[in-house]
Amino acid sequence: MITLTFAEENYLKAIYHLSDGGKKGVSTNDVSAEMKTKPASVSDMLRKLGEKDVIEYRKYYGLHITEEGKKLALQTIRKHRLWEVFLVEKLKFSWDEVDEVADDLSHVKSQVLIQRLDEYLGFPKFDPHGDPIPDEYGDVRTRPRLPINDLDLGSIGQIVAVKDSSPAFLRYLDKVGAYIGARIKVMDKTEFDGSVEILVDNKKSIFMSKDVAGNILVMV
Amino acid sequence: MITLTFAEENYLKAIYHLSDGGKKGVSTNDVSAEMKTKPASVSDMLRKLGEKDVIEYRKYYGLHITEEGKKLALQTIRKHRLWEVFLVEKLKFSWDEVDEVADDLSHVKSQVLIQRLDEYLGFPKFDPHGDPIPDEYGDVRTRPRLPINDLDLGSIGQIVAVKDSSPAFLRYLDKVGAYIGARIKVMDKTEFDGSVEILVDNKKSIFMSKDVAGNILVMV
DNA sequence: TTTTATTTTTAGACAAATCTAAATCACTAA
DNA sequence: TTAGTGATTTAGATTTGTCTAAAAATAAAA
Repeated sequence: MITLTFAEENYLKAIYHLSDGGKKGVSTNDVSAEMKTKPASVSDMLRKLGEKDVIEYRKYYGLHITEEGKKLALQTIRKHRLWEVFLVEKLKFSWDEVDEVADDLSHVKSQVLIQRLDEYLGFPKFDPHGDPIPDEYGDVRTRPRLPINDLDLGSIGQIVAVKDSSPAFLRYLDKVGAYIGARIKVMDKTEFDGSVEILVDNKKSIFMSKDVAGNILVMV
Repeated sequence: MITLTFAEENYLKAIYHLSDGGKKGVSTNDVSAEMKTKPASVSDMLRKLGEKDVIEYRKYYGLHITEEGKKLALQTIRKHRLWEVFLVEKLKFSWDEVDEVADDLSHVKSQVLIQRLDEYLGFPKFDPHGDPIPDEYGDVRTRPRLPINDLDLGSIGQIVAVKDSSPAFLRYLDKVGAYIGARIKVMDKTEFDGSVEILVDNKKSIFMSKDVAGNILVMV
C-alpha cells in the first residue's frame, strides 16, 4: 500500500486541483505557485511522487496524475471537506477562515476518526463552499444546476453558468458584482413579481428581477 | 514569544507529567522511556528545550521544568483534553481509543479553533478520564473528593482514596475489583437502603452497601 | 536558424528529529 | 581509592522538506 507523508499528500491534493480532477497536465511552475514553494523544491517532490506512482512525471515536460493518485487525492479532499463542514456547521467558523485549519486537521491519520466524523455530521455530500465531498471510495456526487428563482429562501450555492450570455446581460452581471464562481445565498423572495435578493460572497446584497434570476444557473 | 515544534511540544508535555506538574526532577532515561525514543535523542532534545528556557537542564543531572515550561505544557494538555472530550462525547470513541488521535489533533495550531471547540463542548472542566482541563491561562480546577453515596446517578469519577483502610475493607475492594485509580460510574441507587451499583472501568458492575459506598472517596 | 528568455533541474546546504556506536561522566562496591 | 557499571552525552549518519545558486533543457523571437 502506498503511504504518503504530509507534504506529499498536500502536493498531490494541489496537483489534483490544478489538473482539474486529472483532465489536464500540470507544470512544475504551476505547482510551485500553488504550493508557495520554489520550483527547485517542486522538482524534487515530483520525482518522489513519480517514484510512488501517484503521478506520471517526465522531466521538463510536467506531469499527469495517475488513477492511483486521483484516489489518494480524493481521500485527502474528503477529509479536508468533512473538517470544513465541521468547522462551519458546528464551530461557527466562516467560509474564509476554514481552509488553513481544515488543512491541518485533515492530516490526522486515523481512518476511524473520519468515519465517525462523517457519521456525526450526518454524511454531508457537499462542503460549505458547495464543493462535493467524495465518499470512502472516492466517488463524487455532481449536483444539478438550477436557475436562481428555483432556489428556496436561505439556499446557498455557487454561480456556475448563465443561460443568456448576451453582452448586455454579462455587462449587467458585472455591474452588480455577480460572476461565475460567486457564492450566493437567497436572502429574500418576492412572490408577486418573482424578484429575489441574493447575498454575494457573504458581503454584497443584490436585488434582481425574475428575468435576471431565471438566467443565472447555480450549483446548489 | 517562545514557539515550540511538534516534537518539542510532545516532549514538554511528557516532562510535565513525569515531573508530576513540576514537583520532581526528571532524568534523561525517564523521558526516553516515556517518549519511546533513545536516550541519545533525548539528550539532544533536552539541550534544545533548555535553550528555549522551558526546562532547566544540567548535563548528566537531569532537568526541572520552568514556570514558562509549565505554562506551555498546560496549553498542550488543555488542547489534548478538549479533543478527548470531543472524541468521546461527540464522536462516541471509548476511553482507550482517544489518546493517540487526540495527540494528533492537539498539534493543530489555531488558537481560535481551541476557543471555539471549548465553547462548543460547553466549557468542560474535566476530560473523559476525569483529569482536569486547564483554562486558557493554565489554571486547573482541582476537584473535591466525595464518598460514592454522595454522587448523583450517572456521575462518573475516579476512586482516589478510602476512609476505612482496614485490611478487611481493602481485601473486600480487591475482591470486587475496585482499586485506587479505578474509573467508576454510578449506574443505580436504591434509596431505601442506600446501596448503589457502580460500573468500574466501563466494564465491571459492582453492587455495594451504603457502608461500603460511604468509605470510598471519589474525585468527580 | 541562431540567439535569447523562460522554465526546469541539479548540486550543495541547512534544520529538525531521529538513530547507532563510541566516548564520557557519576556513583557504587570492593 | 580505584575499578566497574550504568546512565548520559557526543559524534556521525539518515530522512524529509526546504532553500539558493548555477547549470541545462525547452520555447520563443529575431
